[in-house]
Amino acid sequence: MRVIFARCSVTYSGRVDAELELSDVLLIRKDDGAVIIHATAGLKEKNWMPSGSSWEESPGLIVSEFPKRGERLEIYLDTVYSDTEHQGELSGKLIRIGGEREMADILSMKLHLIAPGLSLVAREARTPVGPIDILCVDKKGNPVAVELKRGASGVGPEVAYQLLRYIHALEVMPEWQGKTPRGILVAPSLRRGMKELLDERGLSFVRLTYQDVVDA
Amino acid sequence: MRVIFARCSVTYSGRVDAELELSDVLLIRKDDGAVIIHATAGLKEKNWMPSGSSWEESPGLIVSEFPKRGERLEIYLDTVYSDTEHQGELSGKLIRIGGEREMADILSMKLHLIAPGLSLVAREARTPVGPIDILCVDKKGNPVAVELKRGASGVGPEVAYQLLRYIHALEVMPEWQGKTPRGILVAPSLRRGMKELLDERGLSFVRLTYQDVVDA
DNA sequence: CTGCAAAGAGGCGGC
DNA sequence: GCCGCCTTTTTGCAG
Repeated sequence: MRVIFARCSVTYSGRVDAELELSDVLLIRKDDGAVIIHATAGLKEKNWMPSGSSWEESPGLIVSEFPKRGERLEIYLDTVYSDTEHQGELSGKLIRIGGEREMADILSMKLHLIAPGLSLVAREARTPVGPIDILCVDKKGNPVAVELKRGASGVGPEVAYQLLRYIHALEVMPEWQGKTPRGILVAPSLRRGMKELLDERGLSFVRLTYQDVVDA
Repeated sequence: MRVIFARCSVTYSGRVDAELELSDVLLIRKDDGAVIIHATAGLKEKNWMPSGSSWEESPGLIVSEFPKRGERLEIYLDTVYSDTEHQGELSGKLIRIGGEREMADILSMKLHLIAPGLSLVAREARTPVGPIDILCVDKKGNPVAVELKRGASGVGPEVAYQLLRYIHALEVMPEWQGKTPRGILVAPSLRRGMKELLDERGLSFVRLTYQDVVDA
């Protein structure tokens, strides 16, 4: 892993065109070919190249290319303050707990938290307009599509329409003919106006956080 | 800007819980408090903390917190291979060319590429369910909502419903009473099944790339 | 291998 | 400030 601190300007051309004006930046080139350029402030990188990119150095210029996608990065070096090679042998795994997948897995075993009388039909039930997070049936045999959102920022209108999409798909599926599909949104919070939109469209909302689901 | 190459394990707790097993990583702490942790391979950072985060060092342990959001990062140091401070004075701007905004700006001056007889009403026309990229009228005075996607990866069903949302909003807007809104999707490519969905819902599709729009 | 949606998404513009 | 949406999104997972 190569780490260079330098004053340089950068151009990228590929999916878009971009130009970073002369700046003091940290250039990182990883062993797998990934290139990352960070300014001295801000969380996000300014430019990058994917793993597998080439790396050609000439005096004052570094060029990295990823021909498969037609991407090219040019680094015009003004001053190199430091240039170090780091050998890293140990690469541990990143374990993440509490994602939407996991929340859905647990919730599908605790369906009473959503509504009484539900039975699980499928997780990630395939429809032509995308997979339904949790598909259930109620006691009357009607399908119930459950859409789950884990995020802390409130759920917006697009999710209501996502649920309506699923309901529409269920309505036209042969196996649910004669049944009346329902939709339930499960999320920690809603954005302003969403309660009204859900009511208007006949959708339900159940407020649950990841922690609620785990603790129950 | 502090740059440390070290063998360590990391735990994050906040929006989720995450744990990075003992690894050789690059720790970056920027002057504005942002923290970024990169493994020796892969484009994306393994862990991070936002700008404004705290940074407390004690022997073998670094703790970074962002109390406002209840986030906490703990870095358990096993071996520090290198530890450098870099002073960066120059911070240039990043200029990006060819984003969706720009594509829409140019396209709104070349409306004949979308359909004949269109006149521009507004860019980013506000509706209660979000802004319409390009709002036009046709020769009959009917509103035409144009949704633009620049991305190379094909457009999925959610965009069809986004357009339907806008059309529904236009239908109930007083200024378009008695008119019949239409929707046109402009994008470089569609995912499988999208053509049928668009037809079914009475929406049109025009295939255009950013380059097409610029060159025309 | 390809398609599809989540992500600790971040960041930006508009109101 | 909140709200909506784009992103050089990347990454992971399932068919």
